[in-house]
Amino acid sequence: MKETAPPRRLTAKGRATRARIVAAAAELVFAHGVARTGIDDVRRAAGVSASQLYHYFADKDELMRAVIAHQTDGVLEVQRPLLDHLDSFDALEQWRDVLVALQEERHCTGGCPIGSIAAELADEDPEARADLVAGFERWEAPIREGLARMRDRGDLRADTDTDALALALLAALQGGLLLTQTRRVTAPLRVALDTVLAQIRTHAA
Amino acid sequence: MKETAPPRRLTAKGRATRARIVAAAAELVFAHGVARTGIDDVRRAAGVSASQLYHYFADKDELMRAVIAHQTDGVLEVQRPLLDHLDSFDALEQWRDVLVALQEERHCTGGCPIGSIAAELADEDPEARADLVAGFERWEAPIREGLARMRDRGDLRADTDTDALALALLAALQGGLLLTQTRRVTAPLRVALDTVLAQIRTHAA
DNA sequence: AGGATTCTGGAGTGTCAACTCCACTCTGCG
DNA sequence: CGCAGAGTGGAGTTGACACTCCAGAATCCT
Repeated sequence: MKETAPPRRLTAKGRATRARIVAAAAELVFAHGVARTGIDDVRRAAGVSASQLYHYFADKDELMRAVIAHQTDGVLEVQRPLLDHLDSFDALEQWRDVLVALQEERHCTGGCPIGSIAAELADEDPEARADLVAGFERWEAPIREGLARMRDRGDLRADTDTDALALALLAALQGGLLLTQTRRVTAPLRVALDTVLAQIRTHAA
Repeated sequence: MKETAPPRRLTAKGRATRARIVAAAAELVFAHGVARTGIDDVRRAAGVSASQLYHYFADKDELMRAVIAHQTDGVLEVQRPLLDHLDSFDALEQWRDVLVALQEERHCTGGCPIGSIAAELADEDPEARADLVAGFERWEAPIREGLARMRDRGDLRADTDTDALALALLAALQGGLLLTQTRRVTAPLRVALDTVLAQIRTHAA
């Protein structure tokens, strides 16, 4: 539980190795959770030795924080450019379809790359929690802004609380993913998102 | 990872000890998660010796399944009798208030007693997953039935998909709890629930 | 009562995970 | 070219954790 990483000086090779470690760790954490992912598993998967791992990260907590950042980037990357243009009913539906299709592909295993870490670490590691809050915010922002644009443009009534709807959409997504992961069926995710989308529609001008 | 527990014969004292172990384990798991809860912690908290623990449970997995059942009972108990009469807008709002107040009390720490276990075990232990599915179902059923009664009674239009709304409500609850736990603010839970409640209202006859 | 069974205490055992150490090799740069 | 610092390999240490064992006490049942 080191404070913050001293901004180390890294060569190109060093950056590559570090990235390889984080990517391997992220994948394992997504599949098995933080606690069940051993340093040694990461080590093997990344093809590095133990000393290298501790050369780049003070301890497991610090590595996990790097994983959170990596997964946040990943989530945003996958959903981009969709996420940047969530400003029409069409776009919102397309986004929903992509999310559902993604879970379908992975046979409903693995919940949200950020959400499942949040469930595990939010109450345990204050620094991780801060990073998770930041991660969710980076995710929520484009949704919020898309809805705001719809309102400003006149697609939604002027008195629409777009911030609330954006938050509700993110919550529906998280809850839907959890139930989908548990039940191994995409219906919960689809229904949860559809319900909030329907609610957004009731604010159409 | 034993199959199913052989239905052991227990005396009154045995049942009490077993219950004490499960209760202690449930509390620790709720606070720290499955992986971070050691058998020894449970042992100490329950005031029993190691051999007793393994006298009642084949292994940790089996204990965790008992915890899932215990938490399901607990969740239903806390929300009863509210949960059995979720058949009016008033009751739904009261229920929402209780849920929000509960998170407020615990300062937004600890997500859902079932949901957080689900996030950790759904992909890891098939038997636990089955129990979690059953637990969520026991939770969803009264919600579903309450909404169905509202429709049958004519409070909601006849073409209302009450099953979908019930599922959406549960998803909103789960997602709202996760975001509330992460952000340490009750707003996400409240907003998520309110949004689905508003959507239910649009189906008022 | 008394024999079978359940219940309990506590000292072990083996394994595995996180983390350390040190010696060696590469790389950037003046 | 040379050296300081970055990068690497792998054996080793420490502790925690799940689980076992066995002997003795309490309890049940006929």
